[in-house]
Amino acid sequence: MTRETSSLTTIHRAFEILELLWELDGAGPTELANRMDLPDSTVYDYLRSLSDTKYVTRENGTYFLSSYFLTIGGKMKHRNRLFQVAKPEMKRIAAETNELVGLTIENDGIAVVFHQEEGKQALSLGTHPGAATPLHTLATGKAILAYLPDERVDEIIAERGLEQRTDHTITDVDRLKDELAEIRDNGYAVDWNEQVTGMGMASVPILIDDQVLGSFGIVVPTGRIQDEQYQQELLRKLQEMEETVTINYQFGE
Amino acid sequence: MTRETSSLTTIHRAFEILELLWELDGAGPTELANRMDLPDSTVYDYLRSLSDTKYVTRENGTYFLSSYFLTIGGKMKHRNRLFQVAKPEMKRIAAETNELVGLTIENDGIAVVFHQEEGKQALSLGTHPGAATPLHTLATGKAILAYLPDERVDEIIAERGLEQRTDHTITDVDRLKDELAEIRDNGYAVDWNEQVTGMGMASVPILIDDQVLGSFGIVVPTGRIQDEQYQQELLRKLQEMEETVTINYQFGE
DNA sequence: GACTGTTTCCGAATAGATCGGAAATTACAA
DNA sequence: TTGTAATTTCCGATCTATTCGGAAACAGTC
Repeated sequence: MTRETSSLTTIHRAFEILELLWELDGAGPTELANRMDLPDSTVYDYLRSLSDTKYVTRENGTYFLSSYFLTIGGKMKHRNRLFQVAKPEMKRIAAETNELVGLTIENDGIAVVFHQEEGKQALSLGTHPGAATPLHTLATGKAILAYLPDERVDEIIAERGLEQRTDHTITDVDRLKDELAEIRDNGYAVDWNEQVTGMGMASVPILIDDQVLGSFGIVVPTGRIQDEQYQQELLRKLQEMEETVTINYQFGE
Repeated sequence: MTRETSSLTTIHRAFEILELLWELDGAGPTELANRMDLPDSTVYDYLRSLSDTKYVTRENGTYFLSSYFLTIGGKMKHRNRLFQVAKPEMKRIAAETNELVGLTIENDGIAVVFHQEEGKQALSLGTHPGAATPLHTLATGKAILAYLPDERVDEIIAERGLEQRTDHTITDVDRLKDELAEIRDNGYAVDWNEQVTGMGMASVPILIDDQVLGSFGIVVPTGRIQDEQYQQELLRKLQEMEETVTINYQFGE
């Protein structure tokens, strides 16, 4: 038989089960079998194999995603050079500003909060390390988009679209491109109410020989970011941080 | 043919590839094929299927683990009730003591640092969120072991053994059991130089109707933990934290 | 203690993973 | 730039390993 998508069904199903285990926060063969429209015994075979790996745990009859995901995620961060040099700086700025300081990267066309340091009165709801959002819906994402090659930007837009998050989200391609050009002119990005109403952020890209490795951002309540003077102060701190990190990043190599 | 271990080879191999991608920090079909002793084309089939999932990214010819692991890990934390109630308390204690405050859980017989809050002068090297270590090699792990059902403890020892980490690590089953009994008597665990030389910790279990959900710990340099008075102070803070969290945990249900 | 629902186990049938080989692409040197 | 080598990607027939019915063990309920 000819293959439609040359994708191994076994793998496809295995990861579908992971997804379901995640969504349901643990489940047994029958429940999964119903959702996937497969015999119980087949799902059982999968679960058995999966719990041989470190990724799935069996606890008296029901199966769960194990905390190995946390472990891998943690190690990914800690062996990452950018994280290593950025962390102390982020901690410092978080302490100085008392706000929420984040390091965002791009992966597969979406923005992922790679690390976060919270100042004492930091806005706590909303983002957290690992949080994934469309790139065009927040300053940190746009700061990255602005410095990605043009064809890559088109690719991402084609694949992901321009989903609307709040009524401030940019959903028009041309308007987005204009804003990206503007970001390149300024060297920074600022937004409010685009990702979450009531929340705003300022962001600068992290550039190493013309490559965007990610972006730094500071998250603050919309009101505060609209204060021109405060915004400038935050941007100054971000730029200062970016410079230090860029130097340290290259220094160690 | 009869099956030896009724484990689906496809799944086994898929996760072996994930592991290799992790170790090698990205690789192509040929390299993986050599290591796994499989034809390139087979490995290619796997990589293709894996990069259809969110877990693997393809970046011009080489394949990487994607940051989806970070995302899942982050979400696991943030939807966990214990984490939700513990976090603010941990942050408070970290600020008060200036040390490193951790929340550890047990998963598949090993200790996993679930969350961590760093005080200003916190010991930074050593542990980090997601870090996984044998339960018997540190106070937070033993605080959990002490309150696990006896048969579960035996099971874990049988499966994982008592690996030696430093020359202070307990490697004898009877001595471990004695210490666990002692921990139950005291209601807390303290150690130094068992996991990492130069590092010590104090820990209390988190108990909700006779079930250990995990343990709180404070990591400090060996010297400081040996100061009897300081140790008592830390333990008082830990116990106070445990009480608050236990109450808040049940309150919301 | 019987009934209902779920998990676990087995083994034969056959869907689908596998792998040789070839084409396409990339990397590197000269 | 052109040629050579190394890798990635693609295809399709073969036969292995997944699949699934059915049955046994187990758990929960009234």
